[in-house]
Amino acid sequence: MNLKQLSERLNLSQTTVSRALNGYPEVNEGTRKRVAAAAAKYRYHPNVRARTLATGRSMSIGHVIPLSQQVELVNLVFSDFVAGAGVIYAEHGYNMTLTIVQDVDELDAYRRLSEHGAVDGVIVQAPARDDQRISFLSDLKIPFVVHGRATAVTAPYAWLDVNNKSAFQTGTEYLISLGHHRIALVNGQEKMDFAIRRREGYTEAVMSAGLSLDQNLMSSADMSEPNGYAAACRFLDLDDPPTAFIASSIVLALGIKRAIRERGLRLGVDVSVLSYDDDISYLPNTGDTPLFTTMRSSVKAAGAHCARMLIDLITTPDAPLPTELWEAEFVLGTSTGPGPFA
Amino acid sequence: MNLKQLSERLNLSQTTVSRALNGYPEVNEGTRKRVAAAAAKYRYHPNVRARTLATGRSMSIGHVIPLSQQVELVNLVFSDFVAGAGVIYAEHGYNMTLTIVQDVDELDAYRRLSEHGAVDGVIVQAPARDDQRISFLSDLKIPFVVHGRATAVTAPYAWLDVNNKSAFQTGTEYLISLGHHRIALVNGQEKMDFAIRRREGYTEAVMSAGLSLDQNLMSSADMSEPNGYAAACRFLDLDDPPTAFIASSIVLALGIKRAIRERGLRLGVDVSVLSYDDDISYLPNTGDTPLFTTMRSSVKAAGAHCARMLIDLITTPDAPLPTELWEAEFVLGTSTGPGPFA
DNA sequence: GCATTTTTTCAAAGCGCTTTGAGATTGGCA
DNA sequence: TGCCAATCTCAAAGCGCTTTGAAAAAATGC
Repeated sequence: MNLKQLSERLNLSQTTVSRALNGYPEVNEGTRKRVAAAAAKYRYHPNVRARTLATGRSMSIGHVIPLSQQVELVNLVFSDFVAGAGVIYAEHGYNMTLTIVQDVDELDAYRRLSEHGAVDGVIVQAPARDDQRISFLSDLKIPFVVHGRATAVTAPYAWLDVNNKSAFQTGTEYLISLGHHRIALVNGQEKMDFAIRRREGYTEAVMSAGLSLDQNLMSSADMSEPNGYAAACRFLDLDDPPTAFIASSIVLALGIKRAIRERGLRLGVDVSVLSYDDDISYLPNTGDTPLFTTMRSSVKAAGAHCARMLIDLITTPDAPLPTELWEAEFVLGTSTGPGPFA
Repeated sequence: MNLKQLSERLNLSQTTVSRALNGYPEVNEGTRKRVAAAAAKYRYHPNVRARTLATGRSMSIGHVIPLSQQVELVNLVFSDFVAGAGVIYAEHGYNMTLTIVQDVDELDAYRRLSEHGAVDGVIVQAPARDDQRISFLSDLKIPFVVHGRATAVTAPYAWLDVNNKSAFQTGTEYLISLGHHRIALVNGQEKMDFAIRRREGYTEAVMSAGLSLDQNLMSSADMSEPNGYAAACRFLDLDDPPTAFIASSIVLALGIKRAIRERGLRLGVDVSVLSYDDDISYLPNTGDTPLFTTMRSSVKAAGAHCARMLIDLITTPDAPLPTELWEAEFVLGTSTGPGPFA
């Protein structure tokens, strides 16, 4: 059943039926009711393909996922982000178009989506410091929102980011206030913008407390459990091991925990661990007393809000590019305790 | 630049240009080259919305993800499945439309996708024993492929499944052959079809070895680490604890491992653990000697193959509904060893 | 050299919807 | 009653592509 057939059944023009269904004001309330009833009766549903052609909008938002080596993180964070965004899309009648690509083809995938008019906007995740995607998408003139920021990119763009620097500064300061003077940083890949900012926050806290910055106490790698374990082993086996760790993700912290336990040390007593927490549903760190002390910010909430920002951007193209900075929340757990200088 | 403009530039009709670009035989090779060159020069890309309207096909495949409590499993398995499928979609020019819904709205989401003509086919994941989605989609007359099976559904449908029963029968038999007589089953939710079949395989192996089937040695719950841990604790603290476990996922096995370690027992020596392994990239169980002995089958490969089956189904609607049963592969790790009756 | 194929190209009709610009009704007011 | 504005409805023109059916051009056969 299409619009033409429905309008014939009703003895109305397609125009009137279309307007009645889409809530335009210039149609009589009685007519509208009659149309709605008939639409329900005949199970009429406007064809989405025809509609998008006519309106010029695809009512669909693109996410491009590179199939990289570091699938772990992407998958986990991505799932929650998408879960948050997907709900908002649905509320506004948008679909979500997912494209899985080999690393190398990523820009190409964006270009195709844009040139084919397959999507009205895209989301960019996990930007590197000097991320190419941003200028690329700007040139394409397609609305997009970045989850995170790219420090080295000067052109304006819409973004939503957590204040990674202040999160790590606060976290490190907390450890220092507990009496820890040797604090190890187990960071994500430092080509990622968030990792760079986190290191800055850590560095600033250590320096302004008058402590020495030890390059041997910092590591940077993909955020996997084994990498956390390996880094922690390296640090704990030093002659002068750290008494506390600050980690970039719960997954890394789990690896650190394993190394600590393995050495017969007690988490939160002999060694403290503070972690950043994306609040991923697969890795809950909750309950009355969460295991880890964390700086927490929900990636799911971020997904939902990026979705809102993007939809606004699409519907109001001339509005200034929105940016938003969220602060991570401090959550006390049992993984931290007094240090040697308490 | 659209088709009309391009054809005017070339002094050809839209028909000829369209045919040249789409590889139809009735266009001169010289003309085709000229058209291709011009298309490249002017960066012409057919508008996907117009094309789908004209062809009646959306070139897009739908995945519906319910936002349930058991997000963990879904996310993890889903990510890998989708990674496999996405590559195949891309190769065949299909897009992937992801819809995130509340549990309750799942059927509705399928209906909408179908009635709006937004997708040419859908994938159904993680079917329950008597899954409603299957008959629902059959009624909708939309092509679909089920990843898994629904025992209680008698109508024919296209599916790809792993032989869960034989996988668990083989795994259990292996443990028995090692000399284990008390083997605990730590299963997924037994409303899920795969979990029911796994229990059958386990039961059959235990029975035909002449061992007694102990209901106290079987558990069924969401496949999370804490659930694996809890079940293992319960079993290990029995007066007559099991000497071996067979688990439905690596995540459960990790929980079991924790319970074992916590009791000062040695994995693969005092207690054996065999697990089913979806070969998820986030949870690698690889290397020269993998940690766990497993029955393995790649969910990513399954995703890719389901995608192929669905595309075939879409392009050849009259072909008989394909079904495919894969056997899981036995992988020897270090988590299993001789039992008390070796 | 003319009739017959075969090859190449074209005009035009959809696909199913939105939206413009205009016509038909109705109501209010002098 | 007549006139103007407000309300309601409509025909038709896109949106950009594919595809049908036919015509024009080139190749072939006798």
